[in-house]
Amino acid sequence: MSYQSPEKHTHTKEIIFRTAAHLFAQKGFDGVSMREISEQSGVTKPTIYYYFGSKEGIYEALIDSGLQHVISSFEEIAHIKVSAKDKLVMMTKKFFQLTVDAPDFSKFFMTLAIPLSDNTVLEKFRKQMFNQGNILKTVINEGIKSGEFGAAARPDLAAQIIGGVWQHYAWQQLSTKKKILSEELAEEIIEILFRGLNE
Amino acid sequence: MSYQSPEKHTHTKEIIFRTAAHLFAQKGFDGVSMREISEQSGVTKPTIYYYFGSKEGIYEALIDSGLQHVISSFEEIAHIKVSAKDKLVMMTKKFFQLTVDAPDFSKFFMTLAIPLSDNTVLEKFRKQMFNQGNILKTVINEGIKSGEFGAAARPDLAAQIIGGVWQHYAWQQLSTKKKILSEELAEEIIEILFRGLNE
DNA sequence: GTCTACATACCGACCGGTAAGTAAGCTTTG
DNA sequence: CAAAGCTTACTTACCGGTCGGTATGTAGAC
Repeated sequence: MSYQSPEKHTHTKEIIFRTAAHLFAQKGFDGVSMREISEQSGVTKPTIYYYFGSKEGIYEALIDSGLQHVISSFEEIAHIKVSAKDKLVMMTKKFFQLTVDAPDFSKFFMTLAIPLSDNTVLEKFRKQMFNQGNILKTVINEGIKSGEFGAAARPDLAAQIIGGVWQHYAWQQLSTKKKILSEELAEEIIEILFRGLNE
Repeated sequence: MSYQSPEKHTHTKEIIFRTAAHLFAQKGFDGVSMREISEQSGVTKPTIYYYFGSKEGIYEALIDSGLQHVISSFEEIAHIKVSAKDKLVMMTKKFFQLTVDAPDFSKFFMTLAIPLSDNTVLEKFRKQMFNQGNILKTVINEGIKSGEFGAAARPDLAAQIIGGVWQHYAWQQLSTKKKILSEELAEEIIEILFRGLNE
């Protein structure tokens, strides 16, 4: 996991943070105990409570930190002055890169995406995922306006399909040790979808 | 949940089965306790152990039963004598229909797909998911052989993309109360992917 | 009298969380 | 400038509650 948490943590807090990310990614929220985090991080349990307040507290901290990282990455790309198609390729590459570089965080975020019902913590996350979809939609709309995509292209459908393919490939990557995500694959995928979506 | 478990269960066993499916779908394996299944099904805890042996036992029974149902549905379609493209459309419709009709089971299967590491129970499931991908690949290969798809079409990539889009839409559907999956959507999606994949 | 289909009552282990204390540094005050 | 008090960053030891699982019993069918 090469992901750097954006806020400045003390050393101890950072260790707790990373250990928790790793464990939650492997076993999900309910599959991990505070004892486990404590033992694996070498930090006593009350110390974890001192920094994060509760089990949900760590969870939320991980969500916030990860979201901040991912969203800023995509918005950066959205503002570069290249064609809409190139933006889609760059975003796909970025997404693949994040998945490969920080598999723990990616896996963790995958577990969040599953709509387990009673988890109120996750509303924030869902909203942001929705926003990510909107970034895609904005890029596609841009391409329609500029004539790069045909006027009949359907931004909603396109954003859904692209997001779906991203997620699916991340999934695949996280299930295997072989490296399947690559820059070439990102280009191929967008090429195919571009052809299909661009009526 | 309108899904019928294929084996003949006693009344009591069937109730446990359905209650467990519902709860696991909502909260995942670790989020559900045997007490909860017991109380919500009105069956005492030792009775559950009598029928299913362990918590993992129920889980496995649900996986087996669901897989059997899904796979036979797709294989049925694969053997119908229509064009490859029509098969893809039919499979997509079938997938959407399963998602809408049996959301509990769909959600349950979604939670399985996340590669949480230490769950040995899931190897069987993964293998079968892989087979589902192979059914898609077979259909696409068929289409290439018959000239329906261009010779340059790439069955692996295509199967991945289609499977990914399925999963993504199921996901979307399970997160909302609005009905977003429809036969028209299935046709549109395959139309787009067909154009894109068919060089 | 044996087998099926359950129920009552209990087990030790582990859960999330906390009360109470402390050692080290920093800040205020006589 | 030093003693007193406050704050930060923890630790030891424990809590009531819940976990997955089971030993034992029994009522009815065959």
